[in-house]
Amino acid sequence: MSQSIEQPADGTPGRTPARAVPTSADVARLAGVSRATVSYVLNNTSAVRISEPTRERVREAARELGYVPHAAARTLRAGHSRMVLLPAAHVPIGPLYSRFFNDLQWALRRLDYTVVQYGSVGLAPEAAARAWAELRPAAVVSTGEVEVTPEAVEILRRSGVKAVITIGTRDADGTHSLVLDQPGVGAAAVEHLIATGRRRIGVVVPEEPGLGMFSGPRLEGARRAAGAAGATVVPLPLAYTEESAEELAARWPGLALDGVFAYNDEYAMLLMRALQDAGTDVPGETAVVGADDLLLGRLLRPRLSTVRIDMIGGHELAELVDRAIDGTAGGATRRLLSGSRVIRRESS
Amino acid sequence: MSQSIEQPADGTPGRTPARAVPTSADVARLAGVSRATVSYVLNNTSAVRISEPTRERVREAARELGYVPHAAARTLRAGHSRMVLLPAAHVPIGPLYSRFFNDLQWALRRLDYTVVQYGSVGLAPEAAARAWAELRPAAVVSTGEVEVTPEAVEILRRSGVKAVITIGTRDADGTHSLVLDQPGVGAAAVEHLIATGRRRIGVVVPEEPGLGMFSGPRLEGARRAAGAAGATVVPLPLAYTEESAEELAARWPGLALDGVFAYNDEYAMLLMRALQDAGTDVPGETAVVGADDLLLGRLLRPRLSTVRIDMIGGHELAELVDRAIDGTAGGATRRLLSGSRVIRRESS
DNA sequence: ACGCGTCACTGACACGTGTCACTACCCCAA
DNA sequence: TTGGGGTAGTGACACGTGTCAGTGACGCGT
Repeated sequence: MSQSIEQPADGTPGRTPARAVPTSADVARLAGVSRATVSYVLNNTSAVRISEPTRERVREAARELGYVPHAAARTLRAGHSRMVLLPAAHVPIGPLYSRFFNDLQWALRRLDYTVVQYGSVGLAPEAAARAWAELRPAAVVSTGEVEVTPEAVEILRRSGVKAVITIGTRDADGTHSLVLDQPGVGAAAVEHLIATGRRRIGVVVPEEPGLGMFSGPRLEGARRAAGAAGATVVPLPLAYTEESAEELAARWPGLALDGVFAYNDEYAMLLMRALQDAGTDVPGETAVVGADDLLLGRLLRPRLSTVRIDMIGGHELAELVDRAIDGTAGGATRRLLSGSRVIRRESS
Repeated sequence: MSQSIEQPADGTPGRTPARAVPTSADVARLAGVSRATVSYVLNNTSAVRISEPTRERVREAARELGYVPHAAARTLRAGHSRMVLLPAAHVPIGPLYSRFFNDLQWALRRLDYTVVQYGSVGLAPEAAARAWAELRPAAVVSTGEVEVTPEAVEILRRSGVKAVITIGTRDADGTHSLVLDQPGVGAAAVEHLIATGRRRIGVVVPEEPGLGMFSGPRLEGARRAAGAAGATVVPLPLAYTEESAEELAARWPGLALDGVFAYNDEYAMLLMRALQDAGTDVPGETAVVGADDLLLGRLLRPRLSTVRIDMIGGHELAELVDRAIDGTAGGATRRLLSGSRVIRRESS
């Protein structure tokens, strides 16, 4: 039973079985050099001098065997990896995030890091942190899907993670925090509505789970902006379905709202269409403002006004990650990303 | 110089420095047992009997030290990982893929696999395969972003990857291929248009790079369906911008088309709006059909007809991955996923 | 003949884990 | 006392890599 070695029924005993994965030792044997030499050659180590003919022999042997280094062994030996862990979001992600992610990935690859998007759906913060820590990444960049508690940060730190970066609605202790100014988004929208003469303003709050992290602060910002101007804000729960939108539109006259900020261009489009079908004039009776500046928002009539949000660029973030890893970025950092501005089209 | 050990200037010499990452040896020391025992306890190995008090001591020690196992060391020792590699797409992806990805991830986690999304933007197939192989994953599930050549498969195989699964427009040699019937999508749309009396049919082909993999076969399917019925197909290049759509709409009358299949609901919406603005009646003069059945497609007037595509479920795929890894799924497999059906709304 | 320096390379260790073979101990029957 | 068998655990090896210290060969000046 114990000899269940995978041995292809190969009749030629002279040939190497070679079904095992080739290692640097195999390369060394084939090239007739030591394993150390192989390592030096394949890593282009500059401190050691190896003659050019030998280098070529080693490279040729590696090519012939189809040698691929073993990342785990490398990580083990080095004591750390060059992996940047990106806990994956499970919310449907828009083109904004998609572009951001690609830029980040590209820029980090340029800095010789490997980006790994790692799913940790529905785990507690500490459990998730432990799962991340097992991979001994050099850095963790959390985009706010899983909350990063101080305990989670401690777990990561103890496991050798050099940098923890969070992108979210508020800063997390002990990390480099990029705080998206979500209240600013709500405030910008409401201030715009007030500037165009609206006084009773609805704010759509998505019922979908996972969006609460964004919608809450946006509502709060809207409230503050309205309060400062003596206007009123009414929260409006809405699910991303036609039925929900119709239901809301049906009781619209009773709400007596002259403006609405809809969290998102998608929710805005959904609501605006439902309002029009129910006989409400946009923007005559009610002005509508979305967010994210989607192309599709310009296809409806009236064209949708929107709040454009300034996200940090992937390249910029990649540099922050790099500096945070080699320690030149200081301990914990907080940086506010604010730059929301309203793009007025026809719906407001 | 060589004693640059990271030593916090801690005045109390009795305490352990403990700045190093704790290993199972540390846990063993603290619990007063051997390292082997620690391994047995923490992995709940059933073949070895360890007394309950000892188990508890070990667990307590691990908790106190905040011990987290080192995945790389584990992988190295085991010779393989339980990692499923998912080369990341760089095209903006819709809610369909997003949902699929979450399901897959969830189901694989349930089977004790770790899903890792790994970016390999703009690499040659073999270079990408080598990069994947370094991680020694148990399986690679390619969603068609990077072409999987036979050479790439060979590289992966030699590095110990147990299963290679491709999801794309055509099957790749030596892999388990899930072939999405893209021609079927185009055919379904065109057959529907012909059934409603259209004869000269445009097919929108996105100019965005990275979509060619899908748009080509869809166009081909449209051609075949039209040819079978004696109708005509005209390819229409279109970029995802308002300008491009306006430009196309302006020369619409000259094209004399009475129907159009627009690759996608998004392109369909863009085009339909441009057509209406240019004075073309939809569906009176020209019928429009999209694909993917987006909610937003129902917001335009007329409501957008669309082709709904049956994607494989995440759970189902997870099971295939599992069987492919332990070899019970056979060698190479080809499976056609066909199930496109038209949902007729008002635009056709 | 000797010392010194450079060149080109190698031997050996460490990283953290899982697991197999083995042992020390105790109990009970012969 | 011996032998056998079960319990509770341990010692040691292997996995694949990077790197430090060391080693033999050779050239050169005295």
